[in-house]
Amino acid sequence: MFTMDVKVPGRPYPGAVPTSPDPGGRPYRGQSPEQRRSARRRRFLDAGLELFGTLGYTATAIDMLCGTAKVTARYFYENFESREDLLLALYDEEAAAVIEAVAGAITAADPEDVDARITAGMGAFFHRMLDDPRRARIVCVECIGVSPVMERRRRVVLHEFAAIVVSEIVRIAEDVELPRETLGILALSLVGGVNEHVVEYISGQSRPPIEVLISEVAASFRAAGDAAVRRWLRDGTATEVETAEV
Amino acid sequence: MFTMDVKVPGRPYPGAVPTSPDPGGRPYRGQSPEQRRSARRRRFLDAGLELFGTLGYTATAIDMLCGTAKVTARYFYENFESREDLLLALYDEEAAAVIEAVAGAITAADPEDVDARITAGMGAFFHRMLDDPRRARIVCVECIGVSPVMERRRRVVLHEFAAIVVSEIVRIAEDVELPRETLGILALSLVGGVNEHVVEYISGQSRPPIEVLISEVAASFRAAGDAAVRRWLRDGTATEVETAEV
DNA sequence: CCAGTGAGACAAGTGAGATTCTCACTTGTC
DNA sequence: GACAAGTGAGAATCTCACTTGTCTCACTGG
Repeated sequence: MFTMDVKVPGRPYPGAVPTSPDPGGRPYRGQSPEQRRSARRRRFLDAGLELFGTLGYTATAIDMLCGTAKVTARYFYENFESREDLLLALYDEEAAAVIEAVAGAITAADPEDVDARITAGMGAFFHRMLDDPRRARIVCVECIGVSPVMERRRRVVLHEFAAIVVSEIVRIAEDVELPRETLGILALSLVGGVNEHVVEYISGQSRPPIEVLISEVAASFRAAGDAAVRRWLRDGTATEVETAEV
Repeated sequence: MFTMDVKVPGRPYPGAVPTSPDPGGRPYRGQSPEQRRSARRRRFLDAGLELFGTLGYTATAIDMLCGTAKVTARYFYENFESREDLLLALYDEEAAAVIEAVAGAITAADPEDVDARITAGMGAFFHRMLDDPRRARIVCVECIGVSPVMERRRRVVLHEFAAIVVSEIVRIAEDVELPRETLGILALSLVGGVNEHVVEYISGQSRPPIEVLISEVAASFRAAGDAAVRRWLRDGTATEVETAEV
């Protein structure tokens, strides 16, 4: 025997009385049930950022999260299925924020100035990550080796970054038909390289000024992209549509 | 009070009795104590490769390691302090092997043929890692987020790879005095990019043929290195010693 | 062949942590 | 003010990774 408690969206069956918006509901300390609930959720997310981001995921127990959030364990389980579930939520939040920051910075930059766009994206990324190293640790370190689910999320996020790189290269070399598969390989290399710099920085091994990191890595992005397009044209794996000016 | 059990190389202090090689000693099944001991150690290392490399570090219990190694838990603790200690030993072993493979392949290649050297090193790396994905998983995934000690080892290994890259660039551009700090940044980017491809591959997300991976990543190494040297010369951060031919 | 050492199976102890439950207290509604 | 719902603290339960000890049998060397 096996039953599942699935919440199906949509209206109740015909004849059901349209009751108050939510079953469990009474204000408390001037807040609606939903407000209290989401406030607690936020506190746990903040506690996760603090503890996962400093002690690490493995070293953080639920007790500690509750202590930091100043919310008791029962509400932890009201909001999250498990410790991993919290990490997942946190990862999604932070990853979405950094992707948005990068995409926004690139969009805001001069479409004609390639170097400016690369530098803007790189700057947004490194600052968003390293200005609060807890974020960097969660996005680039603690999420690894946790579970297959987490692994898949991480891959999705890295591919989103790679897609940004790809679309910029395509945009710049608009007159060239590029070999998408190898372009993807290049983009993943570049994304992986940036990622490793974040790990290096927060490990404390070497800490060049962030601006140096940004300009150096941006320069190597530019160089690698240029060289690849030139190479593909030479090899014939790319074809000029009109007049490629690379 | 604090004592350390340090093995100092050299002869024992004057007057020390040169006792039998090891306290617990008698042959068994035709093997010396040391042989039996190291055979068990090896079995655990093999079990670790299998289990950490397939199920992952977190999901692998000591029981399982003992079952796979067909050696009881008592001997596990004779050889390793903890599960993490086994992972450490395994990581060191695998990392050393891949570094040696890469360095050996580069050394064996024609010193005059830059592309051949890069491709040789890249090929040795990807094959050593991906021909047995268990190794890749241990070296590139499972070792992350385990403990500060493990983190430091990983950084050391990545820096060894970066050092190989640096020394090759320096060798090729022998007539140029390169800015070491920025060269290190470039090298770490490249190493991180390669690393990410390994993770991608074993995640099963995308699996281009290994040879394609090798040639594409090798080409981008070449391009990035060339471009960087040219750029540094242009910027004046590098100085030509004699006649640079980049 | 015998005494003693090494090995494997079994299992109970230890301890940390996750998850759930109970109870006393607070706040809101009627 | 009475009663119900919301909350916090901590206990109780459970699971599971270690960790160690004991027992029995196998093997060695004399």
